Amino acid sequence: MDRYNFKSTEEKWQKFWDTNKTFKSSISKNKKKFYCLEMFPYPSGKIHMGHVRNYTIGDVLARFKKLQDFNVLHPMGWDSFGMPAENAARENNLDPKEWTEKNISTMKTQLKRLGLSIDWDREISTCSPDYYKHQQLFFLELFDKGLVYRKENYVNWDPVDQTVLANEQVIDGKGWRSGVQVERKKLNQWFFNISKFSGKLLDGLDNLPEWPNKVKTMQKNWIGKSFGCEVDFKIEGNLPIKSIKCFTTRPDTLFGFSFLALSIDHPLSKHFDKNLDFQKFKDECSKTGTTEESIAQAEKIGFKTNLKAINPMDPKIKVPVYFANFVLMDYGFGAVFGCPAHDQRDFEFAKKYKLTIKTVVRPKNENSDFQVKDEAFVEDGLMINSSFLDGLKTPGEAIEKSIEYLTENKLGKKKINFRLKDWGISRQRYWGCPIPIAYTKDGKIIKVPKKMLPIKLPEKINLNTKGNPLDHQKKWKEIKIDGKNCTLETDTLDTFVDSSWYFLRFCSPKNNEYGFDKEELKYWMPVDQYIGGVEHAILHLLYSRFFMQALGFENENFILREPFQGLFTQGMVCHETYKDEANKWVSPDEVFTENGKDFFKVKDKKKIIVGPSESMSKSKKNTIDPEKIMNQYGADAVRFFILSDSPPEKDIQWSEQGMIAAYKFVQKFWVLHNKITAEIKNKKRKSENTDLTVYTNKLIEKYTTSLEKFNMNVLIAYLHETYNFLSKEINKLDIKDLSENYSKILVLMFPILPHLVSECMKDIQKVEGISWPIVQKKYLEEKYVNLVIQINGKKKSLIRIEKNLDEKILLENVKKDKKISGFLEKKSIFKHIIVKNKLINLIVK
RNA sequence: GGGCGAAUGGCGGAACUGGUAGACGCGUUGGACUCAAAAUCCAAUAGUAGCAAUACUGUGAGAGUUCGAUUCUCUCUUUGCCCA
Repeated sequence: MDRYNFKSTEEKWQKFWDTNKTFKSSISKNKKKFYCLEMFPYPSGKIHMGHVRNYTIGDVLARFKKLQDFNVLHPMGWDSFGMPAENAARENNLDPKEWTEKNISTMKTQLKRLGLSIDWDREISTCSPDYYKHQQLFFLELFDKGLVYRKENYVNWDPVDQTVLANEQVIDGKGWRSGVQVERKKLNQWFFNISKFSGKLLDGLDNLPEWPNKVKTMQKNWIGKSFGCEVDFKIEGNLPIKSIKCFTTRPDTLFGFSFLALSIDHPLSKHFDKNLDFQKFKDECSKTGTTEESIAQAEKIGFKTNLKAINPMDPKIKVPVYFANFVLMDYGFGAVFGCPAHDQRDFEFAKKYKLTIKTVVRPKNENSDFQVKDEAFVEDGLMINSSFLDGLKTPGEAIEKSIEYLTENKLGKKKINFRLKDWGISRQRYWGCPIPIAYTKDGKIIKVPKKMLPIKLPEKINLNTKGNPLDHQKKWKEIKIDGKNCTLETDTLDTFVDSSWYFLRFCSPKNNEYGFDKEELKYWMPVDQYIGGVEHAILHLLYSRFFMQALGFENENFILREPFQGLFTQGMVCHETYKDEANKWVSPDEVFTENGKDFFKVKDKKKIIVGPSESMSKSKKNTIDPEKIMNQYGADAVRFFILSDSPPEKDIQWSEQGMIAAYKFVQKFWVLHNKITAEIKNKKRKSENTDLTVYTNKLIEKYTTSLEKFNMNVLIAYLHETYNFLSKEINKLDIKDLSENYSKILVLMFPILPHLVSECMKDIQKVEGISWPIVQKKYLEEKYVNLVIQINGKKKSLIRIEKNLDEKILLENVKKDKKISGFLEKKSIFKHIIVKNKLINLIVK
């Protein structure tokens, strides 16, 4: 018997699927559709193990649904704009387009090698003008709806990458790529008005039961809805300003008001522009980043003005007005009222500048002469020193009452505030989607007419320039619109825009007129199951959800609101990290071990220090190349392993041992398969033995349930179990029984090991036209059951006994059991609990 | 500091809705085959005591609810993620 040759077999079936277009999908109205989508990859060069895991999980699901007779859409594309292409091109003097296309072709080959059931006819690439011209049109649509605007804004500026960073790209005040301290810089930027939909994006989460709660919570926190109050503070001073608006969630503590703090970007600051000390202070503030985290960590500093703010609750109280570094212009109104006794940040500020600290809330177990001492008291309590609020519970009663008072006296009103800020979409980069906007010579903004779309990126340009290379493309920038000479916008779009609608494009990837076809979209959307890394839990998913809101805004024809019905976030692939004596990272390829404990470098046999297992990354060199592994063990074995060791939502440890075990399974299953086919062909054994039928039906039930719940690691366990069962029982089974059940078992295995099973199926039945087996309930019902006997809740014995026995007879049988009768000798049963056909618990004294 | 999760053998992990804890795999140990090794196959493998049958203990720690808790409640410890 031949060994299973995975190489030729896998090649053969991949070719078969390719030439037969097995995975081609089209609308079929009499079939239920299933849109299975995995987050599309960035074409960085080669696929990595994270991709293998992500796409294997998706592929298993897609193939499973197809066997269940769903009309499955399972497409793949490329998130192909972005900085790495531009950086790589600059370093190696290449064209980003060529670099990207080369990577796409490599990675496509690798994905095919993995045996994915992708409809490659729907392949898209976001850097293709065929794709981004529709995006430019969407931009103009949103512009017309007033959802796009331009404003001058402080941004996180990465001085090395010469680009704007989003807040989440700033880690510990440093650029996520460059690792260099981020600066504050004022720039004209394009924005999507995502905050307009804050409420809708928040409420929409309640209609997504198939999303992990974790992700929904993260989005909720990100949107950050808070109930509070808008308060007008009257201002006294020598400036033409009468009042300042301020948002607060704690109007109940207004009697403890001791200073008003303004953002340095507050409109009021223009009156201090000539003040040198203020300029100094502003410079000082610029050193801290713009993220909430960096502001929270930075030392609180302030600049005292000569203005006084009047307490709306008691006009006799007048407090100083400061500019402070911890106040953000784009939250609330860029002003906060300081109540040091009940806010830790305000407390620190007040201590530093020796401001009044007046206690207005006391803990329930303290007297009304309670005083805040070493830190602010921020917990629930009762109001004190607050006139008409005294004695009220806070928050709750006191907040309500104070808002009531402010509203009646026209000093403020109830307000809901969101943390979510508008989405800055401008990037000072070449390799991105050009923004279809131009400027007239007198600086007016005009839209590029639809007819002129797409605005294509210039090709093969010099990238070794400072700042945005497009700025240097004089010829490209010049454009005539309606006979007028204009200059094109040189900012390109954040690549998150590209990925905010690509799932729509997959429905009708070739539609030339518009980004999607209405009918196709109506049939396929929403995505039934979206699968990807949890790192996109907030931004990509929120932006995509926003995009649906934006497309549907003032457009009755677009009714889709939530793009992703089901969401699954898989864990990362991890590997031990290795360092040599010089403290440099060493790749697993360069390391060997003899006992599994001590590791040495292949080259010079020097000792290696083994670090903790971390997610695979190039920088730590702890990556394993999927292609190499596929060549060594085959695609089926890799698929089998990547699902086997951990639940898909958790991190998985890469293990060579585990990989080998998967390979062995494929090999030994092939041997078993040949034995089974030989049995079926040559033997005519008849037997009353229906164990396999019972086993198979139980298997179908638990296997299907586990698959639907994404417990793919358990599926692998069941396959091992099934192998063990078959190889043990093969010589005892009724041949007809074997043949029928074996072909069902093969179908169960198909989604995970498609090549091997296709090859096995050839001998059993045709590969085409197979479908997911259905449980025959009658085989799940057994005559006998294993009954657990407990005494005082502890398991003492186990008997095999007829099902549904009468309680009396059951009890008699139980008492007869040898072990139990021994226990009962000196004791008496005064109670028993029966769980039908499962367990009996005897309570004895 | 706040929110959400997690903690089960040497390791990764199973366990339906409160009802046999440790499925399955890895590793380890012993054995078969072999001149030998690899591969393969068989067996054992939570801990303690015992030659053994068996007994007791055992799901991070401590309490509670229950006939019965890995599962539910409370407190604590450690840890992960997100937000600050």
